Amino acid sequence: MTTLKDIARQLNLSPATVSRALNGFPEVKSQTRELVLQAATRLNYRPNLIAQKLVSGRSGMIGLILKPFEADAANASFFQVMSGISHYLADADLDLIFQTTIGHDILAPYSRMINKTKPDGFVLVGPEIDDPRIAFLHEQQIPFVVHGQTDAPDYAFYDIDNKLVASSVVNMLCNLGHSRIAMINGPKNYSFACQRESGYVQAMLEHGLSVPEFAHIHGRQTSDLGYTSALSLLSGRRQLAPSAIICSSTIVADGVYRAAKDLNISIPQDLSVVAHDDAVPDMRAVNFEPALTVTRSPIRDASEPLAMAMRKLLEGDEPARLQTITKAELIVRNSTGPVPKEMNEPW
Amino acid sequence: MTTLKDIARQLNLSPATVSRALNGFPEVKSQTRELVLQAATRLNYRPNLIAQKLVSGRSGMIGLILKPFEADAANASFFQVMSGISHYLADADLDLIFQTTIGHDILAPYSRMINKTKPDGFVLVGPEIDDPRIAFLHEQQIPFVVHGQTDAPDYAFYDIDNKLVASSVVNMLCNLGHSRIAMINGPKNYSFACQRESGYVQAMLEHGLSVPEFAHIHGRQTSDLGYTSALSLLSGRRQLAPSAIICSSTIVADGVYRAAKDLNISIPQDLSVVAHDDAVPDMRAVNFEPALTVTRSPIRDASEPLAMAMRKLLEGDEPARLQTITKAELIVRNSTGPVPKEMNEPW
DNA sequence: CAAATTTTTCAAAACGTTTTAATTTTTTGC
DNA sequence: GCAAAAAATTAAAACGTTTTGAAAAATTTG
Repeated sequence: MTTLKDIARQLNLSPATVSRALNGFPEVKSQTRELVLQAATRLNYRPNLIAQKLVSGRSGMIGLILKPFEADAANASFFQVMSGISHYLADADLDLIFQTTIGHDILAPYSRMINKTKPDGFVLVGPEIDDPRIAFLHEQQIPFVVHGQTDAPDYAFYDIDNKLVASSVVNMLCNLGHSRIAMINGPKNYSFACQRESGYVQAMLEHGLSVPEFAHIHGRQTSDLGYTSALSLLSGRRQLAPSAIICSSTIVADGVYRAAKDLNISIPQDLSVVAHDDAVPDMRAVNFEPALTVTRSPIRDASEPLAMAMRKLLEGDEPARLQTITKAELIVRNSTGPVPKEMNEPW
Repeated sequence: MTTLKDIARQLNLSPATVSRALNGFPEVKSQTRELVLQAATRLNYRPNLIAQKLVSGRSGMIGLILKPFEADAANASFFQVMSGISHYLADADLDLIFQTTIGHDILAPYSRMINKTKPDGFVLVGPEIDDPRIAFLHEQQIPFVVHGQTDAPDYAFYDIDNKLVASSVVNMLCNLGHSRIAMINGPKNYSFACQRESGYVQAMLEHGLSVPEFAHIHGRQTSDLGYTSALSLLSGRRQLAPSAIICSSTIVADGVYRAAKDLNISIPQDLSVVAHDDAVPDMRAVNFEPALTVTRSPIRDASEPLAMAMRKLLEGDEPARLQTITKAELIVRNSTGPVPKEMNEPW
């Protein structure tokens, strides 16, 4: 391994000058810089990041900690976010280091990592309502960016407008005449689910529609959740069955489709189905039969803003100025249609 | 942050002594050690890993690089392996750093990481036949452990006996009278799929049975692969249809079950189904209807051996002595039964 | 009790950078 | 051609550890 000193020795320069030449400082003579740059490539010089970290006092690592069940969930979206973030961080010589929580204490792995690895920042995914991690990291004064947001966030985050996701779908369905609109939402404690709930309930209200308790289901986003929820929603009395179901994800919609098939309910004639689509390659909404109407916001879009926010945070930018909210796109396909005549009675 | 020097100053000792006291060197007087240890806890001393890394010349990082499509695949198993490894590495102050390959060049991200982050080692997952990464890392003299194995491995690895996985299932099915046994295998280029192929073909041969080309299908392990493969296997002429299907994973079996349902074929009366079960929580074989017969080897079992192998490797152990092969357990449930009378003709 | 050991501690160098303050070299203006 | 100013370079210190070789202190030996 050639070091900076090696270059200095070769060129009869001091390490200081070489360092400055390599780092583009203006006060080095352009000839010298040229010489240094040549020597560096010739000797295949690679700066020792560890040494740089020691003097800069920064570890150059960004922590990402998942709960085991989030990891367990064959949740391709986390992977997308992770790999994207890791990529954009790498451009700034930052490494993403990954762990899962063990045991019941949510904060323990954060403390542990802070004490040992001493990361320069954290990426938080799947924020919950009153998420203790946010308070903790604030208290510890460690920079962090969040994929998602809680109420009145004073931190850096990227999120989609989940309230709008839900309300725009409700509006669209109401315009088609639907009034009995059910929702299969994410787990209740997650803030994204809460946001969608509020968008859903509020939009329904604005259309003069109520939401009976049974019509709003919460749970981990799996195909099975969609299947069992749809069965229970659809197999009861016809007057109580929804004419439209909003799903938290395409995988949930998959379950709903299966249930509909089993119950001999045809989409969209008897039932309209909409889902939010994170655009994870594995379950493509266009390949549904019939093609699935969705609100679409590719989860991979989160990576760059999140990584960039982290980089800016480390450069001293204000967290509150590093917030991104994007709108999902409503894509109407063939899984939604006018309400069946016999089902236009509100609950 | 209290440093080692702070402790030394407080106790009127030299940093050298403090360092040795903390690291358990025998030559420090037990009283002094006691004093140092007390001071360390009192001052809440945490060694600066970066400084340690600088002097030790090791980065303390272990790289794990996935191909994007592996990451895309809602492949919970990678997560399991990753989080387990990361956990066991953390005990040795090693951090797992994660990236995905971008672009077509498989080796580029490895070079890149080697040049920048300078990891002390790599974890390789999903080895392919003649995997170029293995040759490359050998050449670069960077320690690595592999989850899986290729032919005649001279490196550290953890693997299950994939050949036995396949052959034991074939034997079991043959004992039930089956002779037309099809296999839906993993992608052809993966070495695990190759091993299972050889176990399958060989065991069939030993029972005097041949394997027509159409009966052995390769592809990415998704539910859809199972569905479409089963459709094509089962919907043709009755004399060509298999009486048993071996699936590479439970998710594939899920697709097979769906196809059977659609074709009105009942399991296990008309068709026996077996799968390999990585024991990822999301698709539990016991919850299949009927409960799925499997060869079972929890993929999480790989984490500890792999992490430990890496740690030993870094301590200088011989790679060839750090190889683990475990046998999968054959668990017979309700998806397998005797061959239907009219289907006992071999192909 | 001095000499010879053994045990314990220390000063200094090392790891590979960056940065500060000082110094040398070059340029500018007259 | 000389002083002043500007530009370029340097030596040394710093980051927080570990390690080496030497020195000091304590213990044992005769």
